[in-house]
Amino acid sequence: MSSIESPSAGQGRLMASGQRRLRLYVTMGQRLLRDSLLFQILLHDEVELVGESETGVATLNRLKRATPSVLLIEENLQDNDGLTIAEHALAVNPSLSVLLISDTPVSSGRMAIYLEAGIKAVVSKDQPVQELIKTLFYIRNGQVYVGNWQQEPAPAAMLAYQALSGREREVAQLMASRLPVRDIAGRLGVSCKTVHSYKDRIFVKLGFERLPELILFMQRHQHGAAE
Amino acid sequence: MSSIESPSAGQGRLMASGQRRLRLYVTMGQRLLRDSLLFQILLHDEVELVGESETGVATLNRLKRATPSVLLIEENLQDNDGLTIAEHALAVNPSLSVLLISDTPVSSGRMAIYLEAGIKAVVSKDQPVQELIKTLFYIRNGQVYVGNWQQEPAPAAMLAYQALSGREREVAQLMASRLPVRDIAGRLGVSCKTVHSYKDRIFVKLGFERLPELILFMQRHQHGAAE
DNA sequence: TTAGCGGTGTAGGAACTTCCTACAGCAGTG
DNA sequence: CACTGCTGTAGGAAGTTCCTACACCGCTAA
Repeated sequence: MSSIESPSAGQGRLMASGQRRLRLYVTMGQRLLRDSLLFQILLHDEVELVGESETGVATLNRLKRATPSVLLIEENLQDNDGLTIAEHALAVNPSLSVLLISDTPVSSGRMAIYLEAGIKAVVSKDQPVQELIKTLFYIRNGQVYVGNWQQEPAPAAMLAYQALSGREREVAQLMASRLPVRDIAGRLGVSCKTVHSYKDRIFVKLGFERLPELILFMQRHQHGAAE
Repeated sequence: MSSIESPSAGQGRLMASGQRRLRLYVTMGQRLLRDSLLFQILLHDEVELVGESETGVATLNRLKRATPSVLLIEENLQDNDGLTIAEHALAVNPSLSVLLISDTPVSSGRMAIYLEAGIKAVVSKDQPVQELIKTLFYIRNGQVYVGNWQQEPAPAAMLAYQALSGREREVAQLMASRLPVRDIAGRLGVSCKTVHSYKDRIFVKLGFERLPELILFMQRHQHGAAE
């Protein structure tokens, strides 16, 4: 079976040139968060999960064998604190990119300490998932990410919504109510393909990549205008 | 354009008969968990998010207007405890199904208290996401779910893996490594459609519904056999 | 004032996924 | 021996993501 390897190939579809696989290790106490985060993260096919554990010591034990390029670790672990573990990990492998997840928004004082320790970024549990994901991909090649770790309430998407054209909003609303594309097309009197085009443009404008994002956003937008 | 409404239609695809929309309200302090859980939950298109909040009082204020059928609420809220809020909510609307998310596994004593209070199910943050989702759908019509709130380590999927046939395991492994279907087909010398069939059967056997579940499972299986 | 630029409405193609059906062979079992 | 169920194989229908195309319209800068 020497078979059919396409030569350039690698990862199917088109893949940004320099992007190597992101080898991820996750240390997080609670399964629920770990799982649901991983589902999000593994949606991106350049990510490979090379290990996970619930405690700091388990992490340190496994880290040398797993050879991750990024470590995603909670600040508050059952047995230790993430910063300490991260420091140990960095002592062994300085090229590791560490993303710390803190329970609360970080003060700039804390942030300075973290950066000093060689941590590449910090995301608080009060931030949206996409923020975490974005950060994860940002730091993967060793860059430091000091993004909006200060809050920034979230006008981003709301503003973006303003930028939708009339037709785009119609489609966004209908899609959020889970009407199948065919029915949306029928209702608007255009072809399915056109509806898809709208969807694509909406995604670009709002920065989404998958339908559930749009649905969550729109459903929040509907009940949550009052939020 | 009176257009093309298919008559029976409703929700596209085929929809289990009695299944009405699940109107969901979520009360959860941290955005990260709330978001990533919602992305999972909204994958199921019978779910409609009718509201969410971070605190107990906000929940009580909005609950009457949102008219959810299911309330997903954390046990430990910043301002209150979930049980109390749930009791208030149930006093107003006894037909509400409440699913409580506890930080730690619940003892049977606690469980009794919860059930007494009219809560339909409890899921701990140490359980896998699918457990939460399953529970959510289970209680949606008012049933009580006392599933395996005791742990049950997780042999379920592992056992299921044993049940895969040789060819199925091959495919599962290749898919987990993110090889595109076409390449898998080439490598195994069969048609793409056949590979899809394997995938379908794997999903049925392991109880999965989406590719990321398989990927997470297999990647855990690979590094984590030693877990 | 005209040429160019960007946004909007429209649509098609390629590749892939999910869901469902079909069927032949083999193995076990009543 | 016939029936049942699992395994390997494959096709169809519909939906999704990603990308390209193009006409029209209005604004701006030469």
